[in-house]
Amino acid sequence: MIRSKNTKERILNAGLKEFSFHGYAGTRMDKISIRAKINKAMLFYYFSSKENLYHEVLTHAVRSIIPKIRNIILLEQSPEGFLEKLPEVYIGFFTKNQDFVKMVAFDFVQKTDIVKAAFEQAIGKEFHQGPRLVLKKIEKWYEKGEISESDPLQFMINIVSLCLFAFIARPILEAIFNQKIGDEQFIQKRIKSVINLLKQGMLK
Amino acid sequence: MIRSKNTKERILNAGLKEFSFHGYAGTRMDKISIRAKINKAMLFYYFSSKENLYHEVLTHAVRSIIPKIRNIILLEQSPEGFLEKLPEVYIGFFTKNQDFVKMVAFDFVQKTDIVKAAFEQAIGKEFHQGPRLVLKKIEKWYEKGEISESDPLQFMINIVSLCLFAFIARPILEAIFNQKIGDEQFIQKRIKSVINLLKQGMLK
Amino acid sequence: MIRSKNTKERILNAGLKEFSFHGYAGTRMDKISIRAKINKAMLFYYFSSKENLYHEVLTHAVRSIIPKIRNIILLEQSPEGFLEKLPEVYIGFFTKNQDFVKMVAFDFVQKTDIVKAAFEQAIGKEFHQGPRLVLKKIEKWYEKGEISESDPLQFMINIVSLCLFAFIARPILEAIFNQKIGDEQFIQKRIKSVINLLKQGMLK
Amino acid sequence: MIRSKNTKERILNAGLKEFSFHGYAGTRMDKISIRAKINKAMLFYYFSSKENLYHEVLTHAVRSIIPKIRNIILLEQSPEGFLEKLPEVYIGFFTKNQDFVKMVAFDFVQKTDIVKAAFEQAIGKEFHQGPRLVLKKIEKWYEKGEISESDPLQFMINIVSLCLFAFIARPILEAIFNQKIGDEQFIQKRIKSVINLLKQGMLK
DNA sequence: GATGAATGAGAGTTCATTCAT
DNA sequence: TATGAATGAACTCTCATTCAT
Repeated sequence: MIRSKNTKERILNAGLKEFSFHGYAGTRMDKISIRAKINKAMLFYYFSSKENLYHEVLTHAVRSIIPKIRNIILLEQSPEGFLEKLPEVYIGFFTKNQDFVKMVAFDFVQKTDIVKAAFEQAIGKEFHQGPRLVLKKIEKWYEKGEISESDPLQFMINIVSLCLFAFIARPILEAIFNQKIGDEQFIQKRIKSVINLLKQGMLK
Repeated sequence: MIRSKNTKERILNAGLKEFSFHGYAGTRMDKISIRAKINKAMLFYYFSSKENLYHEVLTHAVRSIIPKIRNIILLEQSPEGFLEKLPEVYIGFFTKNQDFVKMVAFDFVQKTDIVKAAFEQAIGKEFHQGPRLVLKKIEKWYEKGEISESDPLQFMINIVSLCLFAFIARPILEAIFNQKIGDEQFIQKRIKSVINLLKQGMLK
Repeated sequence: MIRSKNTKERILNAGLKEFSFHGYAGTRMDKISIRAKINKAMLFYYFSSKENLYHEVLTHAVRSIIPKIRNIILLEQSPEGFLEKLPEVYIGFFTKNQDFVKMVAFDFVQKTDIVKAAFEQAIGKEFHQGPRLVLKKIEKWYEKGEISESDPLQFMINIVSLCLFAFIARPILEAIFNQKIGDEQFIQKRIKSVINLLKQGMLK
Repeated sequence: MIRSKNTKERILNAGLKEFSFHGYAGTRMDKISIRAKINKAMLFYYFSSKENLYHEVLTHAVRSIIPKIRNIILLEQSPEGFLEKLPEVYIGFFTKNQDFVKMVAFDFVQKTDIVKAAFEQAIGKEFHQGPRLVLKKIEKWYEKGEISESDPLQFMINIVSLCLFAFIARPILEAIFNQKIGDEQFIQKRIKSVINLLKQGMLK
């Protein structure tokens, strides 16, 4: 019993690593089983197919993440608090879950439907309601004259872009600018820079 | 002669499409040949291997792009002009070359070395010098008190993030916010939003 | 367990047959798998590549043969005994292992290094020492005035030529002289003829 | 005109080299055309197929060889002269036409019918009559008490084996005995050794 | 639950051969 | 004659998946 739980967990972890490194198509079931130190047939015993394993890895990861983010997004009522807290939480989370970010970032581009389904399944109705609520909240901030960005979608994209991009594009940025990205020092700088830019740039 | 030039070009175009849609591992030589309407063996006749074809597709694409961007980055002397022109050029370019962006964005994450090599090969010494010069220029702006961001790397990452992210993450954003991204209207809004944010947020 | 051992053995046998009939380049993995009555993929499961399978078939065959020959060559102390026993053993062996002989004979001509490596690996140090010891022994026989051939290398080549050639060139000889070669009767005649020729021609 | 003759000749020469190095299956039309410094399509223009080119290369080679050997075999009337002259001519010839020997030796083992056909076509009726006449001649020598070998086939095989084997098996012998084979010195030694062995061993 | 062996459907690649010029 | 481009069949090898134990 315990052992099997262990096995399943090990597969999910190994799957996350492999899928995030090589994408769906580039991932080999063989490699996953080796990384998980179990027999390849067990992958199919537990997850029945590559596609399904992928799906479950995704769902598993999404499920462990969503709650941490949801609260800040939904509960925070002032734009100032929103712009101050979100970058810290986002960036902190992304740097601690690079595998997950890579995997999602990756496959959202080509396997949109699967990733979307994973999100929907993992967070249920909120998948549709959450964003809508946030957008509405932002809209109200604009109506009240608290922020300068009139389009709530642009408002959100601005935030997410600044928080996420550097950690997805890390290798390319490191290559181009010839500097290390991802160490503690960089992360602190990044958080500060993003908060400054957002607050100075979008608050009234 | 004419025929052959056509063929090679057709392969490169088909390759760009396929690689950008499915990534390296997910791309099938078969599909490329079908898209290019040529015999599969021709792929190997001209490019000798999948890996090499990939490399050449990348180099080909990079080579056609770089010059267009270089000038703005290197020539613009005032931070205001920089922050006004760059987003327009970047976003305009990215939306017109989504395949290329997808392909590069994609593989920079896992095939960093190959992509890096393609860039280096395509733009030569400037690959290293260009970024350095830009960073120095930004540093001087800060020293002169013209901008509020003290770290030139963060300065650049902020710009690139805001311009690029939405177009890489387009499917995920469309799914989450349930809105179309990429049409002319969105693009114009995006450009405005980014310029506003950058100018208001980083100029003094 | 039993099943697998069987399979590997079957592949090696089928490989020996095919390689000896068609040479390395002319052999098809498909045919080997059919002959071995297993799925083609198993060839790669067990041997990972055609080249490696070839190598292992060779090594396997060499390993099973060497010990039988070594003793006679090294232990026999009188030239008379040497020339009497060697042909019988050699010819007897070659006729019973025509596949092996063909394969080795064949590829020693063009794939020398691989065959050489197989021998070296199969018989270890003796690959170098064995021949040297034999040549020295022959040299002493000449010094003692027991044989008429002064060059030990020619001495050995004479023996090997007479024993081996007919069985390598069997098809050509059958075609030219329009006679069957290889049946029991022929073999007995051949052994006698060779022994006679060698003893009468090289003993003093 | 002249040029075409040149081309055809060049193809035949290149073919001989390639076929003798790699065997029929291992030979690439591409490589032949490169070696001959002509366009690959010309191979088919002149010889219509690989098999046919192979056939013609063989015939061409056989045709240039046969006459030189025929005379000695058929004309020599005394066994002593026979055993003295044959090795010299044979070995001399084989060392000067190693490519041909390799090619024939090679493919006689697996492509017997093709090689046989080439011989028959090249030397016509003599292909069957020649050997018969020789065997009869040898039989008579035995009846007259001039030689000790009663079986004429063994008699011939003994000769051919001693003359040919070393040059076919050259790489294997060089590997095993760690000595160079094929230089002028070796050849002279070989001829002497063979003549001695044959005369001492088969003459009465 | 767990394992090693087995399978079948492709994947990339090669190669003799043909076509258009 | 001569060439570079094109073709289709075949080949080696891979990989998700299943079977037997």
